Amino acid sequence: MKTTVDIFKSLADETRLRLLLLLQGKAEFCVCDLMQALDMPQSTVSRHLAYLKKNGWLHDRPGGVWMYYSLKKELPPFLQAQLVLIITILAGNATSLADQERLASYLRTKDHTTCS
Amino acid sequence: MKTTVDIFKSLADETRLRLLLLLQGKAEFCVCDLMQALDMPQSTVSRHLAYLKKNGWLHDRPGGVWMYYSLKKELPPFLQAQLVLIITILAGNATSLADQERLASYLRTKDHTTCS
DNA sequence: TCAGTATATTCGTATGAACGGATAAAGCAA
DNA sequence: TTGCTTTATCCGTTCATACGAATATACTGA
Repeated sequence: MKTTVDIFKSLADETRLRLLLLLQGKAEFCVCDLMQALDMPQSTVSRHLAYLKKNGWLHDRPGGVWMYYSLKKELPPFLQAQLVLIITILAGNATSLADQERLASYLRTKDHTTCS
Repeated sequence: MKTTVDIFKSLADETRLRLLLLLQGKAEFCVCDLMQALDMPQSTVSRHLAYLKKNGWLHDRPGGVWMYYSLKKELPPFLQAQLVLIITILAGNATSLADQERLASYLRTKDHTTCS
């Protein structure tokens, strides 16, 4: 029961839902990509990513100085089902679309060796 | 997005999950029934029921001095889907089974005109 | 080694929520 | 009306969590 409550807590925050929606699909992103997408300070984004990882949502892969985050392949069934519901209900959401647009626009200007 | 976060908040609490599991099925219960099932003070149970009602989970029906709570028929699709997941993952849970047993045992001794 | 960059974590603060006793409100019975 | 019962709400307290600046850690390249 406690595990279930913890999973719902991990979803009861707008920033974390926005992160999950951005990481949906197969892409992996580093923290500075996601900072730009959410337009939030580094410590905030890093903290929420750690929270999602602790609750089984994310995989992280160090790549030099960068840390790449992605959705875990083979999510536990309950998490996988939650993800489907979240995508279904929030797919066309304005905030989420704006996040994706900021992310895409940032990635176009990025030289892939520096963050800013 | 805020609505979705609020729904997850309503599920991110063990007491509220226990209440939803008790109200699953077609039964309706008054507050004092649920106090016995959860073994919690009246104000706590009443507050959580109000919380669940505010978020669209419950229907209430005044019956004299008593207030009967039940799951809403025709839950919105997102809530209905969440309920299915919750039942699936928590069906055999020890806490939940104990709640049901306490409730059933209390109902057997109740004379249906007084609470205690 | 040193300088620069990306990320994690610490810190103090502020906000939100849960708690349970106590009180208030509403209905029933006499 | 007067008591009794059930439920909702108020109150003060406690605990959890989010925040963002600042610091610490870790890696890269020179």
